[in-house]
Amino acid sequence: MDSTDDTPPASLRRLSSWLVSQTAAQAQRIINERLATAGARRYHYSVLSALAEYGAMSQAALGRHCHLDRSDVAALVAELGGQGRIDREPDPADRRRNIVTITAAGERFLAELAALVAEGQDELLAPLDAGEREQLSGLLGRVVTHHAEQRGYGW
Amino acid sequence: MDSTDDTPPASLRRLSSWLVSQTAAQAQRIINERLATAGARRYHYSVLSALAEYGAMSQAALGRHCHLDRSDVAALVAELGGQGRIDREPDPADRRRNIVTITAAGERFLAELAALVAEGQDELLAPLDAGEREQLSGLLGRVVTHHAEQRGYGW
DNA sequence: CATATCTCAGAGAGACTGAAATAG
DNA sequence: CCTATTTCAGTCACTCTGAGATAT
Repeated sequence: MDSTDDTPPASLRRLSSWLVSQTAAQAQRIINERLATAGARRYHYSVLSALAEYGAMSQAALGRHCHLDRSDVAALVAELGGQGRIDREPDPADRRRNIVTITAAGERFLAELAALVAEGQDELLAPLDAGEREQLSGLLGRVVTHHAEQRGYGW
Repeated sequence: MDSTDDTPPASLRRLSSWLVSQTAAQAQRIINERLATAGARRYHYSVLSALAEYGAMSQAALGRHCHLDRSDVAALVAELGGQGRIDREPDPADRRRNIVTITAAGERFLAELAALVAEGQDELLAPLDAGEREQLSGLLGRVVTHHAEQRGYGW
């Protein structure tokens, strides 16, 4: 049965696009596993981070910052609101909007998630030393920035 | 409305796991767009590559090589078979198995897909020079190999 | 009896679309 | 009138699970 013959073809292993997809799959598995121990997923961390960093904003702005769809933001915000980690109030200046604010409990939760995420980076990058991690981040950052500009994301 | 304020939080932009996921999303979009012009998706390329590189094999072995689920292999093989790009015959030595073989038409199709995939690598890595692309592949390759060993994939 | 293969039917999460209600 | 925001319902591709039939 070829026993453990699960080597991917060389024509895949040579592709940067394949390598980066494999790495991303590992990254997402690791981060999701860690965050699950706190009952969270990746987007909880994204949304709370954006609120902590940029301050209160509407759901639509949250979606733009985190590259999340309007309907997925609505679900996330409802969930985090029910847990007391964010407050949601109508904007008096534009009553179409909900102004979303992170609460003190949300800040504490975010700190907990940030620690889990940091552990995950370390697990993901285990085979690389500090200099190599910098190199990798630098190269990936340039690729991400390039395509963001190409597609007009504005960052 | 903060107009085009869609900068992700710095706590995300600093994360290797986030950078690699963003890059993978771009990679998959680019590759899928190119392959779609030939009526194919990424896994068609994977399966045909594995058959071209390792020769005929059972569907189960194909799944192990390409990290594809048995049921997804079945669907892919049925599709490629209907297009005359692979042959599927029962294995006389073990009649549970289908021996899958790439046809001449399949080889030609694979060459076509390989050209599209190569163009995609270039688009993905546009901001990097040749040396930087090597560096990136090397670093990602080590990460992928590390986690493959950790998880017992055998490659 | 236990395991391996192939197939189908369907579940589940993630990303996205459409439409309605409300507001500017 | 047209656009923006929020919300819900639903779609779609992808991944994976379960069960059955067949074979070793």
